[in-house]
Amino acid sequence: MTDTAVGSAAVGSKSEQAYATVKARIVEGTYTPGYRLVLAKIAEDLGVSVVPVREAIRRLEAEGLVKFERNVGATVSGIDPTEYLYTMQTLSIVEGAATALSAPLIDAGAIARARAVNAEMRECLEHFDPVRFTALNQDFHSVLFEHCPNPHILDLVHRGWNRLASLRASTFRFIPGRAHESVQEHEALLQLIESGADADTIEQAARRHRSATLDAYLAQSNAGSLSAH
Amino acid sequence: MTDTAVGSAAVGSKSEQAYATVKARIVEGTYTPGYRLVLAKIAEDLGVSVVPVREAIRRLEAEGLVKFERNVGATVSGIDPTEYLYTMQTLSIVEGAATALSAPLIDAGAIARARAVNAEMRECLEHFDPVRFTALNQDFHSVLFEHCPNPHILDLVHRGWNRLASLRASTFRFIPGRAHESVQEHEALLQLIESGADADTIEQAARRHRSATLDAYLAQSNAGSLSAH
DNA sequence: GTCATAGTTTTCGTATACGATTTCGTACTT
DNA sequence: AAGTACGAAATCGTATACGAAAACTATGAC
Repeated sequence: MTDTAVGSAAVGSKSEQAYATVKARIVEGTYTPGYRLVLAKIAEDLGVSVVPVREAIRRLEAEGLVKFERNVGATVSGIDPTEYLYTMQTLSIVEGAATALSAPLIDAGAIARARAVNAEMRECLEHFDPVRFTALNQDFHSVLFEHCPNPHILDLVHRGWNRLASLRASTFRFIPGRAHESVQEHEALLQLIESGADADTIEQAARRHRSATLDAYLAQSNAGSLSAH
Repeated sequence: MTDTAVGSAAVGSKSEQAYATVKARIVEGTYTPGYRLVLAKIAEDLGVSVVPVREAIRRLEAEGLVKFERNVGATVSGIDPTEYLYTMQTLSIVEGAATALSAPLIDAGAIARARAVNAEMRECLEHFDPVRFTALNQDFHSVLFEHCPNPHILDLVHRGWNRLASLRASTFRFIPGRAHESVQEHEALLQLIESGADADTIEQAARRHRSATLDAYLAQSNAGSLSAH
């Protein structure tokens, strides 16, 4: 019979399932950085064998969410401030490129959606909820770069966001001051895109937008002792 | 205690071994694009079981060298011209960034080494050997970006080169005209770095250098679409 | 002659089992 | 008492085995 109707959700393979679950637990904070991921334990927990779990862990390793050491095991990747710096810097580059490449393909509807999100962010500034703000921030940028014609670059952007997500949600918790500027820069970016600005200009703007957040973080955490380059 | 000295070669795990072997065969051309990678067959061939082979294949999938379909199997990734375009475009961006970030850290010695490599390339133009030329080209750029302080970006650059490597060696076989310009642009790039040019300037130059190769390829393949290949 | 369908074969996905390696605890020596 | 060596426990790495899904093939109906 051809009706694929069966009850089981289309979860796909067990290793897929294990991947999704473990990743969710890392992002959500059930598994905190440094937490030791023991294959057998996770396998039992999920009701599967170690083989698919192993595969899931290796995938997470490739994404940088866990660190894996031969014959020793896997641990959830730390939130090294250095790692944060590297990730943000990389993201500023690939996201800038993705936004610039997407710009010509962004229609009025998408612009409107982005503006709506940005309006929510502005509201959010009142009774500031850093987690929500960060989520909206991702939504905003997603609208801008999801049309990126180059899937490789898009993939790199997603990896970057993933990495950040593992840093316990909210960037803006640490640097509330950035939130305000961020909303303004978003509007400026939208106007650039609307006006059909040069690709370089858009790329620069998108890149600066992110690296400004990084700089704010650095200034905050080092009390200004470290300047860029 | 510490006679950890000799004995087993430091080949690492079997899955590592399988990874290296299969990758080598893809790059070297033993497994041509479209080739079907059957786990059991490879496992027997390497004298290991399917489990480590499976892991190796998944790693190669993550790198984009093989395509994997659930319950169907893995095949060597094609040399889709589209893929080539995406890879080159992505590489132009990350390599440009890596070069710009590295530039301040490149000392006179490194510059000299790069010049030496470029000199070899210039020689190579006489009795043109595209494979050798491509290898030297990688050497040249390696000197420039290997000092990149951001390991993530450096990793992205390496991934890009890897992808390219799977396209059967020589880019310059298809666009011999580019080789000449390429050598000149290398020298210009070195002079920019030597003179301590602005990071943006260097990034632009490095990016254009690569995207010019891509453009040449596109022009060639559009113009020559009638001629055999 | 062509299409649909049932059966066979290939190949993957995962469970289980066992050997290998590391780590930790304990007892012994100095 | 401190350091070292030995042994036990934990955990990983890989082999083997079996069930499941897809691809292929052959047979029969129209």
